[in-house]
Amino acid sequence: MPAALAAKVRTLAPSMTRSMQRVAEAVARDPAGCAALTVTGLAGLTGTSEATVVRTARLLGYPGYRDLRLALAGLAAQQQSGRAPTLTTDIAVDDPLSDVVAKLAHDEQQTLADTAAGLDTAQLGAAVTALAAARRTDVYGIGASGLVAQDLVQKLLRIGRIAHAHSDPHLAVTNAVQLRAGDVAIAITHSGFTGDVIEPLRVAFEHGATTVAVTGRPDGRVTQYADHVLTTSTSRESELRPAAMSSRTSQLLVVDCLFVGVAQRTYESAAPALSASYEALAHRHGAYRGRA
Amino acid sequence: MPAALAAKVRTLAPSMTRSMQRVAEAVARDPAGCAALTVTGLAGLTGTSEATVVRTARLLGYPGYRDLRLALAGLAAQQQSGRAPTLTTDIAVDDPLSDVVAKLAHDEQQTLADTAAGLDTAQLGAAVTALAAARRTDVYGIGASGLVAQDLVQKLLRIGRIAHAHSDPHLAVTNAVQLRAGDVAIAITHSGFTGDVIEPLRVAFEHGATTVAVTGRPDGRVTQYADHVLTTSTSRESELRPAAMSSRTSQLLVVDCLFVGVAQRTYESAAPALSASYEALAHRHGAYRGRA
DNA sequence: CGCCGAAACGAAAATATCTTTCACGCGTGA
DNA sequence: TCACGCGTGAAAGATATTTTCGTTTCGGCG
Repeated sequence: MPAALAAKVRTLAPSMTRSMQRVAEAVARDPAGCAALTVTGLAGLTGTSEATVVRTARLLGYPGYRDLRLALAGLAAQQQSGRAPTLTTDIAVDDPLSDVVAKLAHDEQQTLADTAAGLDTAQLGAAVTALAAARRTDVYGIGASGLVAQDLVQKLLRIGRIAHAHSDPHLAVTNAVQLRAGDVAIAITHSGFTGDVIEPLRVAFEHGATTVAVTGRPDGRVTQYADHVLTTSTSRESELRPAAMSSRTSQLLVVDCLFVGVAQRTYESAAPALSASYEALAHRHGAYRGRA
Repeated sequence: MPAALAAKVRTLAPSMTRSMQRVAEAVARDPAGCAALTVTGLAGLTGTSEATVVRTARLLGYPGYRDLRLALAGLAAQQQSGRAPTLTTDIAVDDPLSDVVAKLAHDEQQTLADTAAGLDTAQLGAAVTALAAARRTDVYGIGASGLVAQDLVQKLLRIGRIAHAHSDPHLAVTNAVQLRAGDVAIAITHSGFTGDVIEPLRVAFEHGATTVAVTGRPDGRVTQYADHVLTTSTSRESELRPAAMSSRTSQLLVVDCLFVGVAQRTYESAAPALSASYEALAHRHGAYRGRA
């Protein structure tokens, strides 16, 4: 995972305190330089204390500063060999369309790389296992995340899994009550704090269903009721580039991974279902007018 | 210099004592493993003492063991990243999840690049111009493309444009009849032959609306009724990687470009609308720290 | 054959570095 | 205003690294 660190810093930044953010930023800006520093040195450089540096290292997922430093050295060596010219210019109001296209494409590519790097395959595997065995699956998502929920459901249906997407909070809760052990509930929320999505997940959780959260905030409230957490990447947003754009890309990748995982796991039954639905659609594409 | 270490060990070996050679050999054989060890650990592993380890590190040109260890970590990371060009293969039923993630991400990145390269900015510009001036906009899409249609509509609504998504063919046609010159109709279909989507576009076209087709088949029947054609990329599909996946990615990029283009073109009114909708949503997220 | 000195080596002291604990101060909400 | 909780850093405590220094080993030489 090459740019994993930068992505992780961005993902975790919101749950950091000011001092920790300073440390994280220093580390993200100059991994090589920081690798050469001791705790005390880095604390001095960022105007904080050793304790804060260690705390930051912990938050980033390392046992202590020593290990962060080792990882930093590795990262430095990597970006030494493979150059990473991150042209992270923002989209301006007067950018020509060709630039807009290039920047958007580049940005979403970056988002994909970050997401892939940050995705916990163990959690993913657990979620896939649960999905593959589920009697039924409910997926909650609102707004842009609602579309992702629908996308997942469409795919699951194609391979013969029973799945429903809910974007109406009330109906979602009403349905969540029906869930029981062996069923799966998935909540999709970038912010991790969307109440309308958390509530049905909580209900599902309390009824014994296996719950999964797809969120950009692994520390968000939604994870409280999630057996498995799949983290989507958070990228810088701006006025002309709403967060919804990259979070959607990230969420879709995660959802695709879930789908492919389940398809693999249930290949015997999925394969015929896939071709069946494919053929069923075929006639709609040639036909000028579909059903009456 | 990647393999510089092994060479250095060989060069310096003659001037080393027996114990030091043991240490050097261990380091050369498994840099990654040694990077995880402390002086004491490495001393134990090689059956020598801490002092000897430090002496060896010095001989190899480092100020002390600490720095040797850092270099080792870098080396390990480098030779780790060296082997990763095996992503061209298809997803197999027995691929581990980590491969699935990597392959999917790589694939979608490829799709984005292809789409960006193949997008006709002139056509895009024309579509943007029409959208920016439109009284109202209707977007048609079925199945996976329906979600893309909804995504576009959600975004347009956010910047104050009047837009509707239709996935019901009948309602779509019913509404298409209402359109007139100055309005815009957009059809999204990967195949280019989806009758249920072509039909409303035809109606809109005949009623004088400006029509746009977002399709992977510029020679498809849908383009017959399209004033502007935006081509999405078509990538190779397979059993476990339905075409819907990459066509969706491609379509979304195109739709994002449309959105940003319109936002630029109507910046005066779009900017306040963007922040307004942003704030309206804020209270729905019981934010923990920082913004959502 | 045994003594001497140089070099190798490791145990342990000394130092540097990392981690943990704890108390202070600041802002927040009652 | 006060109490409370949280972020924070100083300093104590624990580890890891480096240095010191005495013991051991080995080859040469009387």
